[in-house]
Amino acid sequence: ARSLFDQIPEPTAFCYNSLIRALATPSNPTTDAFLLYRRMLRAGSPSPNSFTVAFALKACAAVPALGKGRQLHSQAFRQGLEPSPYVQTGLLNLYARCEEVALARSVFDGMAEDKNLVAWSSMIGGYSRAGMVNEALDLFRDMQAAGVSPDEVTMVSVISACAKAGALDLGRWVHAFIDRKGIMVDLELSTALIDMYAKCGLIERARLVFDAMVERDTKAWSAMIVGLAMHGLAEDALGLFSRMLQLKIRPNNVTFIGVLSACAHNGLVDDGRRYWSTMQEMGIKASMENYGCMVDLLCRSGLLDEAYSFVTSMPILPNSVIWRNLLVASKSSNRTDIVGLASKKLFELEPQNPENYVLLSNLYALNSQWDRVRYMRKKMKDNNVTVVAGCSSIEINGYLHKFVVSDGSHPEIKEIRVVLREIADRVLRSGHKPWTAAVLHDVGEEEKEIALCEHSERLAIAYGLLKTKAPHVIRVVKNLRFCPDCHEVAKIISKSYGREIIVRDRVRFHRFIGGSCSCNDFW
DNA sequence: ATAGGGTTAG
Repeated sequence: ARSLFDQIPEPTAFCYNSLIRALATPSNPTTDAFLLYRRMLRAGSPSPNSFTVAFALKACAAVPALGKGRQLHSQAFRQGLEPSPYVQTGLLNLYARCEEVALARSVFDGMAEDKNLVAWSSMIGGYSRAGMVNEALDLFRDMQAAGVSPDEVTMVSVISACAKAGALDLGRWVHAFIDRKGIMVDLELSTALIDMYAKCGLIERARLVFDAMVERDTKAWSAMIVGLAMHGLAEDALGLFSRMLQLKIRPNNVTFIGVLSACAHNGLVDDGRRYWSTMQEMGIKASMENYGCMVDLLCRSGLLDEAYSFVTSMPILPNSVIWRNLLVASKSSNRTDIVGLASKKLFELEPQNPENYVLLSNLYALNSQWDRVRYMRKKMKDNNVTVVAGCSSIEINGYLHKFVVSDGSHPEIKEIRVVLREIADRVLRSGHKPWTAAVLHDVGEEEKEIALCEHSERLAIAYGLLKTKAPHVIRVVKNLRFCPDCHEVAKIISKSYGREIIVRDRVRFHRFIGGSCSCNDFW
């Protein structure tokens, strides 16, 4: 198409549009379409029309390229093309894909009263992608109130929002809604359902959805394998992977994230190494995440030296996640040499990322090295870095309650603090390290604050204790990695209150019953 | 003659 286009002496706007449209597919995430659009702005070329802008916006959304999209926005405005509903949905979708929720919303609100299904779906998708689950679900309700019926594309975003939030009750309700309304459960929606059930802890239901599928692509297999890996079901994950290979479905790097993390979570170092070579043999280019899995695999198995040399021999520059992983692991193995190297790299790589400061400061706090903790605090202040807290959430009665560190904004914070105090007492009585209970006990104000860092899940668990009774399972979702200290506290709470607690972090589930934990992480 | 929304990730 491109070469034919180049042969046309004076391409019309239609010629341009056709090529831009062909370039603006999700499978071709480049800005070629945008460059072609720019050519139209030069003298002697036909002027872009609303079709051109709509196609170019789609290309920008596929990349995604926010800056270029914004240029399109202002040019479209100048040329009076903005009122076109297709340009508007293009803009809305671009911002939604870039997680610029406020911008997307302003476009959405500026649209005509009778917004169509695509606009609603796009906006819901934006909220869902940004992790704003309550907003996504509220908009879903608004949409129905406005008399617009959702289709399977809308439902993918709604289900995906539930998956991100770990909102099991909502997810089940939405699935029932899909069945009730007779919405077609196609390949993508099935994949979203598998992901939702897996991330909400119902791996059996995920499997039922997977088994019921008539057609499964790489993403569907990957979602199932990643889900099994999250649940620590390495045997099932690896079994499914070999079935996938038998059926000649080509895995991608995401599939290998599942395979490698299954090995990592179950101490299968040799298998992990074998799958790593398999990946190379299949000609699949390892992504940063794949390298991360290998580092995690080696670290969890205590092979710190091998992990370190693996990191230093990577053909791409290791990112901060990899160094953080190494740092945490070498701290628990008391490898101060690697701790030093890794933290140096981290502060070089990301001097402005509060996570690094909090992480190191927490590691020091774990050993009650308060001087060092204070030093990290000072360094942070000197570098003008402000904490971005970890966030945890719990679903109660179909509403998602979110908590961040020292979060006093919850309407029931007084009652929650009473439960927290009680937890702190029980933790202390169990003989656990005092800093975990520093919330309320005899440490200075500063230490209190520090000790609470990254412990939003304690607020969420406390709220669960407050609002539910056994045998209701307390399910909490944490957006960061669950730390060793939190494991201990969760065990103590579970034993002392006789409650089942499940914490889902970025990569896996931790299930606590009667003071024991189902997962065998190295800590 | 050409239009817009979707899933998996250390």
